[in-house]
Amino acid sequence: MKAYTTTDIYNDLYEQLINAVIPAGRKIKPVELQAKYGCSTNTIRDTLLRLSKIGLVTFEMQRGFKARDTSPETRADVAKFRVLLEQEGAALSIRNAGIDWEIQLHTAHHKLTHIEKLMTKRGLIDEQLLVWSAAEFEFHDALISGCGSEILIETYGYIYAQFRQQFVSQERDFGANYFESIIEEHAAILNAALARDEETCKQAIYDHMKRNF
Amino acid sequence: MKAYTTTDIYNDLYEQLINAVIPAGRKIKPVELQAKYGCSTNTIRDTLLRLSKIGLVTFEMQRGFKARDTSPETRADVAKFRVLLEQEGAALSIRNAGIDWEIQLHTAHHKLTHIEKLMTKRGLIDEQLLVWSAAEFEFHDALISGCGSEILIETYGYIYAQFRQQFVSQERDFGANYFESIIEEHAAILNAALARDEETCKQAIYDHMKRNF
DNA sequence: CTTACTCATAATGTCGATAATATTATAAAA
DNA sequence: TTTTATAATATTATCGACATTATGAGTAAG
Repeated sequence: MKAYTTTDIYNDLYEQLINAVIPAGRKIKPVELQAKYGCSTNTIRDTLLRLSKIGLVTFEMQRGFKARDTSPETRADVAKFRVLLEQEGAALSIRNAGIDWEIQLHTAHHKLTHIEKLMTKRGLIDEQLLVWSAAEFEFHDALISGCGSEILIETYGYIYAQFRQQFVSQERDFGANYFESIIEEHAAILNAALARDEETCKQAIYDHMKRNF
Repeated sequence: MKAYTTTDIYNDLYEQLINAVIPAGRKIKPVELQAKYGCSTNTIRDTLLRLSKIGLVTFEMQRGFKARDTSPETRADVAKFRVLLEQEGAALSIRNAGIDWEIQLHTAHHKLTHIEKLMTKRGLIDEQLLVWSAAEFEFHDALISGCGSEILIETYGYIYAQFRQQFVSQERDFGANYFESIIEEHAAILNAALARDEETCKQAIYDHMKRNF
């Protein structure tokens, strides 16, 4: 039971936060987690400070840690900021990136589509949802990966995690046509990107996200 | 001498980082700072983790802390990202903000101009440079303050600090005409913003920053 | 009832020390 | 010399305890 390395703790808390196992807004007390992970409170504090860098956890002096709050305003804010970064990243990739980028993007999309089609045919299980989540990030990350800006890519990673945290346990309308829409939207983004059409691609990104504003 | 609260330490290190008293790329060892601030290494570690959130300090597991590295590529990256955020923030402010925003912006610009004119007439002293730096941030911050996005404003704050860190001790061509250009550029941004002309304002922001690409 | 205060409890921040890990210096072998 | 192995040193991560600060319960005053 005490085989928890610090990296494990970090990753475990990360997963719990973006999947709302630790729900948004909940206070996080080092003492409680110390028992679970069999380490010192100081180590937990250390880890939580690192998680606050990504924005999944908020920290206030003398008030400790909280899982980031959620609200309609915050959700819209995160979604809009995500659009801004993804549009810019995609446009720069379209302008600057080479054939490697196209291949990477195409591959990621293929993988994603495969999972999405499985999910529409059979019912969707939670385990599948996690796999899908990872594949979806891979696709969007591939889209902006050719932009040439380390900072943009890094920041997008944080914002994507925040987006998941904000919207999980919201939007439980996972009907069959939900995923059908998503599949179309991802295809639209892919096609515009491969066609090197910046404006269409930006529009497709906006359309993909607008339900969240 | 031991009147250092943790907040003091944080602020002091922040200042030292954006003014290159701790130069970019330098390793930061908690033990050394402990002596200076009269506290535990753990407290220093704690503070450095918080500073790594805003990107002035980089942290790697088992390798400790460093003042963020600088390079031509990093500088260009930070400058471009700053343009992206400021253009978006300004455009949204122009679209959404009211009269309060105009007043705040106008006030900040007035203050900034006053300092800038002092600096061109007399020679420039380091102390003045710090005052100018604060006023310049106030102006740019006011520009985007009406955008309605907490995340954008917060992120811009971090990026602005990173920008200072990257470019201080570079660009030592503070000739008289340097500040004259800056004054004109700030005026151009202000005028376009108050005229509610998004495209002109974006262009002015770009022009203000393009020397740093 | 509501508000303000005091005390008891719990949580957070800080410390000094130790264990784990990385870095550097030194010596042996190719 | 160059490389590899080993030992010495320095740095970092973790711990458990303590001091400080916030929180909440209970009580008294308005």
